[in-house]
Amino acid sequence: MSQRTLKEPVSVPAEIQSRLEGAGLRRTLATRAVLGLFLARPVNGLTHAQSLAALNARGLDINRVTLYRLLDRLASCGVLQRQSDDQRTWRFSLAPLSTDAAPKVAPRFECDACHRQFPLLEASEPTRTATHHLFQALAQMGHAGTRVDLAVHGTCASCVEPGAAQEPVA
Amino acid sequence: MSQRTLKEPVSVPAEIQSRLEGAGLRRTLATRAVLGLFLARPVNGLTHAQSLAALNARGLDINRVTLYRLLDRLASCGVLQRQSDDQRTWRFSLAPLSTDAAPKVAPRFECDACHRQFPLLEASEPTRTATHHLFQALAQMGHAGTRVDLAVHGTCASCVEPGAAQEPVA
DNA sequence: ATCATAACGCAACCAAGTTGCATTAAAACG
DNA sequence: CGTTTTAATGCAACTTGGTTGCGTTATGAT
Repeated sequence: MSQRTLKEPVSVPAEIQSRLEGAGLRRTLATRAVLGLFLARPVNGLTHAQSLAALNARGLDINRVTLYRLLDRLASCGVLQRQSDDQRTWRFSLAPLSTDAAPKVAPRFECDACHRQFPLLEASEPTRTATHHLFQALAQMGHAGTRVDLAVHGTCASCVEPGAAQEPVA
Repeated sequence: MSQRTLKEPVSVPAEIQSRLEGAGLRRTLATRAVLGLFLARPVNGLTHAQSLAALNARGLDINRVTLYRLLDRLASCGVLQRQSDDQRTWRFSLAPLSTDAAPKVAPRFECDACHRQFPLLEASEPTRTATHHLFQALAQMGHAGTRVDLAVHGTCASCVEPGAAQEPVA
């Protein structure tokens, strides 16, 4: 009965539930495990490899291709969000719920040395304003902007001064 | 004598020249050709593959590994700039000259359908202010921010309404 | 219980990028 | 000028992140 956490991940928000159903996705073991994983830790973004490792650690032995396809499915039905980091890999995270319709800006800090990501706090007002202007300008060119990907690059504290290294994200 | 354009690319800006020398790079045929390529067209960003194709088209038969290393070298001595697009590949472009020391924000629009990139005009004042605040906040956490990577994602005009398709970047 | 088909696992494949090593050729030196 | 040093090159093999084809399993509908 220790597998219970796998089969009943957490209470799944209604909106996610409806997105899953809307896309006709089946509630397989893997789906629930992945969902549970992302719901449990609102971490900035998980690599495919990180997700796989986390699932393995939780006792789920899922094929890597299956996980690729599952993450794709969850992303294309709007439950997950994918963004590419600076290491030519995808990072998946829970998509923002549609509580506010405005285009979200979720800025993050990315260390160019160790490639860890640090989420930054919610976008400031000036940033939001600027975003709004950008979208308008794009609309006039006929382009449809949907989201803003804002990453500050640099060197993180533990890489700048190799003192107390913080634990890795994985 | 039609090879002349290869050997004498264009007049190389003094600052680039000094960066090359400062890093102790040799002025090989390939270096000049690549430099000429990026100086000639101030296009947003070239993939490794695109650069290779362009060089081939200009009659230079360079090895792909060599080009990888050359682009790396030029990037790490500050002549070129690299940024990852949403297709897990690098894009290289001429690095901004140090006319203004402030951290540059070069926003771009990236179509999620055809993956073309459209450079956006220089960052607006609110964006710059926001950037400044971000850097300060990071500094307090001990992180050293160096540049901001701002990409607006969405669907470009010709993908939204498949009418007159613009020519591809390549 | 039956059945259509979404989801799965496996093996093979692909594209982008890297590494090791022997060879070539800038540029520094005598 | 020729010699020396070592950056730059080319080739082959390898790694990583991701995809495709296809036969099998099992979910959810009837």
